[in-house]
Amino acid sequence: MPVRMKDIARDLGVSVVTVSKVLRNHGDIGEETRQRVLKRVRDLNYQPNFAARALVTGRTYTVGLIVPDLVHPFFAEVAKGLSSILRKSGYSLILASSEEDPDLEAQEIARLLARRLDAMIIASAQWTVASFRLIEEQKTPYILVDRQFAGLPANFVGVDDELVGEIATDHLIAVGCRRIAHIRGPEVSTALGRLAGYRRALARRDLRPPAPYISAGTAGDDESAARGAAAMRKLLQLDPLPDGVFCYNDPTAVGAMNAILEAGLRIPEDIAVIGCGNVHYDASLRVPLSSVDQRSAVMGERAGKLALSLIGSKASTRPESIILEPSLVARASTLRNRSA
Amino acid sequence: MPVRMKDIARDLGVSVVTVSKVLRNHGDIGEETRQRVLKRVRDLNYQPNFAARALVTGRTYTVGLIVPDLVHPFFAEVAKGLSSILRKSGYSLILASSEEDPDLEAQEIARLLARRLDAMIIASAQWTVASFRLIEEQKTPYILVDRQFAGLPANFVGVDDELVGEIATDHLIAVGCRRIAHIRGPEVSTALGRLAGYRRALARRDLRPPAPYISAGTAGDDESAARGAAAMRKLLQLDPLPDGVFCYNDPTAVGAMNAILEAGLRIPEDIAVIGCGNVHYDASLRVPLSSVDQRSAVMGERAGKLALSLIGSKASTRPESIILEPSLVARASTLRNRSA
DNA sequence: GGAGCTTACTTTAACGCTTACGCTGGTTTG
DNA sequence: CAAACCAGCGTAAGCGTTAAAGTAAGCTCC
Repeated sequence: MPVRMKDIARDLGVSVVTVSKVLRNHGDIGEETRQRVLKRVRDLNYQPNFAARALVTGRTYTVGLIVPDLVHPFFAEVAKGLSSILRKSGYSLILASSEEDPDLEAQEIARLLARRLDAMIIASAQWTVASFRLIEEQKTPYILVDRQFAGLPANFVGVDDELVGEIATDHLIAVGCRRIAHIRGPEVSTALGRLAGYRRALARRDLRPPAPYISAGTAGDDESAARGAAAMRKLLQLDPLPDGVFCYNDPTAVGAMNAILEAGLRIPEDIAVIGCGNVHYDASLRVPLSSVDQRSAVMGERAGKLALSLIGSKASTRPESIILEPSLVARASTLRNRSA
Repeated sequence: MPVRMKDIARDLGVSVVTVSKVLRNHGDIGEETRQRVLKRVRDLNYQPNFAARALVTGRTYTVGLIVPDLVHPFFAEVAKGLSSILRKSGYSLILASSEEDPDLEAQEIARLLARRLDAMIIASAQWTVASFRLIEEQKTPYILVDRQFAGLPANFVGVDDELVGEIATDHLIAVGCRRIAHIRGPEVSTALGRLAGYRRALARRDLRPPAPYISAGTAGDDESAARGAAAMRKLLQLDPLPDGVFCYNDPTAVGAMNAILEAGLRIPEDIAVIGCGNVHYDASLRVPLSSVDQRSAVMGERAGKLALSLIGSKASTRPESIILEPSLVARASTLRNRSA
């Protein structure tokens, strides 16, 4: 039904190849013919068939993004940054959500692989690297964002998560907290790095907390708030109470804050709270939430640029790691007297 | 580089078509051959080439979604609901963001059209229907979500926005507000509908407010909070002050609440606030925000199901409108004495 | 016992495009 | 003035898949 090159060629009495060349600016065509073709293309509103083009060139002009949770503002920001870069280069974005489920993610990776995307960008919920081996077999360039895997030499864009944990914990120490708890995330690099940073910051001040101050990991991002609240309620049964909590991410921190307020305690006077991600609604929360900014939008943009450059370069260049600087954003949830 | 049917066929000494038929369960193949093919497919981890398939079948197994703003939780929820439906049927989702810019949206529509998607789902920021005419020309089924156009008989999934406005305004009246202001959204169907509902609810109670109580429209969703705050600051200069504000959407309401609190007034005692959308962080805000739920995730799911059914049916059936029931979610921002 | 099925395949021809190369007539060049 | 060289176009082949139309062997059935 749609217009094909064949139609334009027939109308103008030229060959299909001539039309194709004009459309790709393949300087080999006379100016007059060129104009005639372009006019007809405009008149008929011709749109090249991507599938046909992809079949012969092997390029789909499509990049895939797999995130654990679309609704999490952090990943939404990443997606937005990424899509803004891709748009400019004529690429489209295929989006898949793993719902924080490794099996689902593996399935989605397989599906996107079948579509022969030019590159894939993954914020993984995976435990193993099996899926990535699959991607490598197909020679599809891929980039991990946010979460990475020890021992997997892959392209990566993210922050230094240990530094994130350290910044957050140092900040709590600086505002006078001495019994600092941590609500962990799942067993992924980000959560583990932040935990390590937390430990390092405490150790440097000889503030090693007893084990129960580190709460069990939360599995999903989707239910982060609920899990954060549950974890916090457990922490609230400890004696002595913690006077500061560093939470794996902002949704978790929101849940934790709700639990603290429900218990009749004050933030930050009784317990200071800090999260990670600096999502855009942090400032409007019941108690505006301090957080460590991970530059989510920039993360998406950098991943996009890296993807485009990988697509350009034939050879499998050696993996690049782009580490962004996290930064502290202090708000009311940690705003208290800086006393020893 | 990747495995093709040809390779499998050669290895097994059968024709390519035989392999193709096995893969599509085209009952016409002996059990033994079937198993041999399937085994080889598994061993080589064969993945069919979507581009080639699309070229001959005309089906891309891809649905496009265009939203004004990915980061807005409302659209993120829609996208999530949609993607969950598509996944189950083997469809992929191409996502584009218009950044609330009609021109950009038109461009994206054209681009996705060139990709011959099986269906498109659009939350439009368009002023005119020109782009939709284009889609119709290409015979691509499309569905509008959230926002619709008067006089454009298109498939639609959304809520009754007049009812939304009415529910919100009635609620403010019910909790005792008498001078109810409205912060408008942009000139799109949702905002206009909610405004109409607001007017209707007030009129029924003979509470018609003076014009300045209806603030100027906010253009973008991205900056909704900032615009909401600005609009609210203007309302705060009126005399008498409004005692209730119905905001076009939740981000706007968040901004408005910030402005009210900054001015030293109390919510809901001095001014009650209600928004629209019931986004997931509403409950954790400085003052938990009352809102009218628009069932965003369900909206995405229904749009997905409708899209799949449209793809199935050859004939251009007559457009379907799916109108979801909005519902009130009352929280602290309107929780005050129900006095006359 | 051969017309007529059925089963299990194969052959052929697309789908819309690009890539590589070939051809032609006019202009330059030694 | 023929060899060489362009610019400007066309031809042929093929990308990986599916749809439609064969075909060859075995079976049924009166």
